[in-house]
Amino acid sequence: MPVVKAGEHPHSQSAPSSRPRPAPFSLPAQVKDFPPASVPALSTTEIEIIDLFVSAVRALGLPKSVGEIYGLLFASPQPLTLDHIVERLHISKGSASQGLRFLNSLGAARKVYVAGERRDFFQAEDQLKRLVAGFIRGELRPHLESGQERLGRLDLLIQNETGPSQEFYAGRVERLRNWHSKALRLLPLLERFL
Amino acid sequence: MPVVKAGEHPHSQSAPSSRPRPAPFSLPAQVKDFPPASVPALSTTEIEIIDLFVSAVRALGLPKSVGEIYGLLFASPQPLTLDHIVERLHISKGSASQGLRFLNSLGAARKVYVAGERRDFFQAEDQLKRLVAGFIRGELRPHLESGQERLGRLDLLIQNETGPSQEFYAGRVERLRNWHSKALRLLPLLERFL
DNA sequence: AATTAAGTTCAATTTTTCTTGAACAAAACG
DNA sequence: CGTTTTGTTCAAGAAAAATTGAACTTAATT
Repeated sequence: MPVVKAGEHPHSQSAPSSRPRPAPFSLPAQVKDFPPASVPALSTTEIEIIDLFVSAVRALGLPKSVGEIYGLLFASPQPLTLDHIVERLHISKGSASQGLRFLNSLGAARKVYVAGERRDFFQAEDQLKRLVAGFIRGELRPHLESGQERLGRLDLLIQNETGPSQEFYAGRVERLRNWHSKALRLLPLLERFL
Repeated sequence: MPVVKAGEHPHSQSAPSSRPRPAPFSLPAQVKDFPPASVPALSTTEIEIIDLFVSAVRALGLPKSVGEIYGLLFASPQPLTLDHIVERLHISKGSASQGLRFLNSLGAARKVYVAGERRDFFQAEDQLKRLVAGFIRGELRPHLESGQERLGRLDLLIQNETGPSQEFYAGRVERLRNWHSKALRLLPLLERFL
C-alpha cells in the first residue's frame, strides 16, 4: 500500500565513516583546532528530539535535513555555527547552508550576534507559535493564493462550455470557491490560535 | 533554492504515443468495444480542474495520480469506472487502483451502485468539508498522535540527564507538549469549520 | 466447469527530490 | 595585498517516492 507514506522516519543513524580530517601533512601545524574538531556524538536525548522534528518536518513535505538542523538547534542551549552543525549531524556544508537559510526564512532559526566572533551563530526560535506563523506565511498562504488565479481561469473556461455541462461546472466551481475563501479566512485564526 | 517545492505542477500533458490497441489480429472479433475504447481527450476545462487538484494534493504530500483521479471524478457528472479513468488519464491500472482505494479510504471517492453493471463506478465526494475531515482523520491525526508517544519517550530520557541540561530539556519539552496538545484540540474545530 | 472480465498486488523501473562536494564569492586577517 | 576563513551555489550522484505492467485472485458469465 505505497500510496500513503505511513509515518516513521527513523533518524538514519548511518555513520560508518569517522571522517578523520583529510590528511594532516604538516605536523607542526598550529594546535589551533585541537582537541580534534570531532565534536561529541549526539546524545540519546538529542537524537530523540531531532527525530521528533525530522518526522514533523517530513509530514510537512520538507527535507529531512531541515528537521535535523532545527532539532539540533532546538536541543541546544547555546547558539551553533554552521560547521558545528555539519560535524555533529554529519551532513554536508551545502545541506547545512541551505537548510539554515530556509529555517531562517521561516523565522525558525535566527542568527545571533556573538561578540568578537567571525562566524554566524544560529539558535532555534523556540516559540512554536511563531514557527507556525512562519510556515503559514511562507508555505501555506502562497499555495492557497495561487488557487485564486486558478479559480479565475476556470471561470473563463466555463464561459465557453455549452449546454448543461456549463451548469454542472458552474456548480462545482462555486463549491470550490466557497471552500477556498473559507480556508483563506482560516489562516489568520490559525496563526493566532497555535 | 531547492529546499522548498515552489508551487506549480503543470499537468504533465506528455501524450506522445496514441496507444492504438496492442495488435488487433483477429479481425472478425466481436465489434463489442468499438467505436474504439479510445475515450475522448481531456477538455481544457477538465485539464484545468485536474491541474487544480493535482497541485492541491501535491501540497499535501500525496502523489500526483491521486490528484488526477480525484480531479477527473470531480469534473464528471457521471460516476466513472476504473478503465475509464485509466484511459482518459493515461495512467496505469495499478495507479488507478491504488489511487481509488486511497481516495475511498479518505471518503473522497465513493463506489456507487449502478444497476446491472459488473464494474465498480466511482464518484467524487463534492462536499469539500467531508474531504477535509477524511484527510484529518487519515493523515493528520495519526501523525499528531504519534507525537504523544515521542513526548513520553523524551520524558524518560530526560530523567537520565544530569545537572543543568536536565532543566534546559525539561523546559523545551514542556513547550513541545503545550503546543502539541493545542494542536490536537484544534483538529475537531478544523473539521467543523472547513 | 471453463472462460472471461474486473480488480489487486508488488517487483522493477522511472521520476522526483535531496544531498553532496568541489568550485566560487565575500570578507576578515595579518 | 595575498592569504585564510566562512559561507554560498549548483551540477552530479544518491536516495526516496511514484508509476508501471504483468502475474495473480476473485467473481461473474456462458
